[in-house]
Amino acid sequence: MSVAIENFIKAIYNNDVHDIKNTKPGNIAKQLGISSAAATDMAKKLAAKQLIKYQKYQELQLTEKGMQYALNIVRKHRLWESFLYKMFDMSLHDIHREAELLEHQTSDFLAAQISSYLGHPKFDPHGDPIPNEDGQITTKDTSIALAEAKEGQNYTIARLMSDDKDFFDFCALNGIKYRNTIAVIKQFDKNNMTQISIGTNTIVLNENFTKIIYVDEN
Amino acid sequence: MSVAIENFIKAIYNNDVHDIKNTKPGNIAKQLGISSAAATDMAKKLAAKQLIKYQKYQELQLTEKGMQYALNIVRKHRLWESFLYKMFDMSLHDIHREAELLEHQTSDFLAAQISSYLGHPKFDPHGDPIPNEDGQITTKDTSIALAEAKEGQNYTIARLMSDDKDFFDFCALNGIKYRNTIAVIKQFDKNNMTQISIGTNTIVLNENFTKIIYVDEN
DNA sequence: TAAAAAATTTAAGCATACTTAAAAATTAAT
DNA sequence: ATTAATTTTTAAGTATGCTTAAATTTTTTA
Repeated sequence: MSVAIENFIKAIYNNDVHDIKNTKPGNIAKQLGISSAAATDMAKKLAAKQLIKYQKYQELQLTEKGMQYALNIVRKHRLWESFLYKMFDMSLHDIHREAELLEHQTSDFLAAQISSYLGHPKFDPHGDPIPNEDGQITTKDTSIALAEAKEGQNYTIARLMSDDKDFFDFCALNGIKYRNTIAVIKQFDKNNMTQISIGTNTIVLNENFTKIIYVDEN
Repeated sequence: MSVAIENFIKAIYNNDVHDIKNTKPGNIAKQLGISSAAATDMAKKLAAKQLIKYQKYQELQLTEKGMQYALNIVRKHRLWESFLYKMFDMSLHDIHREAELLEHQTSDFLAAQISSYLGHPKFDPHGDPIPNEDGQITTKDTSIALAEAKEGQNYTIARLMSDDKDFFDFCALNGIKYRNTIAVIKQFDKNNMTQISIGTNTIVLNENFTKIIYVDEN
């Protein structure tokens, strides 16, 4: 399994799991920084390997086999993020960038060592679930997007669903961090904005942020 | 810099530094598990990039630029070995195998974090020197091959110059470990064998081992 | 030192993973 | 419901890093 294939499968997985769910070659291509033609090519190859289902002009779908591969890579990615975050002075963006590279060169054996050292964590520092060795995921169905939160309620940050450095910088600066507590002051539904307070700070977030910050009710 | 190029340069470096010093394409090819033809091809490419000097039928030589690249990769390799050995329950062979992969996907930034965490070690668990960020190496000219050691003298293991699992297994089983103390009982010069004692044990080693185990006089 | 053996190089070819450009199909808009 | 715009696919081509086989050069040895 080449790095190109691993990244391709992971991209399908991430699109599938996240809200958007556009897994056509063009969208995958955009995310991987390759041409649509290259993505179509790859889709055919992966279909031949039984990793995805491919029909012309349709969405790409992981097979059960493809899903297991994807979960294995995602597991390594999130274990590395958890490990680097714990060991070193690195930001959420830093750990993501390094994990993107290391994940492809990590044996199952090493992944098991890292997982064991960390006490087999179920979530990474973004709040994303870490699949176990069998590809099983602990889901927290209770988490909701901040955009859907109730006014006057306290919440705990459950997930920061992004890879974007600016977003992480903003979060770090404002105390928006996995497991921190916030209070929802007001929902400006017409403008898709949400006012929250963290400690002594009050912040108004737009929908770019409130849709990727997930929270649990306290 | 591709993985193929990094491994090629590293192979030249290792041959150059170690005793053998055969850096012709065929020998590099054998070590990398590729054909001689592929190695000749690669040699031409690296010469065009000014990383090595190449003349038909001659030994390959790293340029100053090539040497810096090699030292950077060797640094990452040995930092990973040191780090994995400290953090996890892994043998010398295990850490080598994992480091061979991770070294190519490690940013200078991450290498600096690992080095800092370890207190900027100068030697890895094999006793091999770890180049610093500028490619500088702390050499210990005092170390000698066990084959050259004096009878009746105590020594400290300074270096285990090998990548071989069987060798490492043997060492682990017999307490031959970086920084451990041994006593040289007898040199059987005619047969190129050396008898040593470690703790309560006595072992006779042949030249396959006594030439790659380096020691410092106590 | 001349023939035999071994190693290196050249040449031709292949798989992977991309590219651009044109053709075909789908989706959106009027 | 057509037309226009967008997207996807096909086709042709490229760079990398390999392969095998044959030609060439070096090294060994007798």
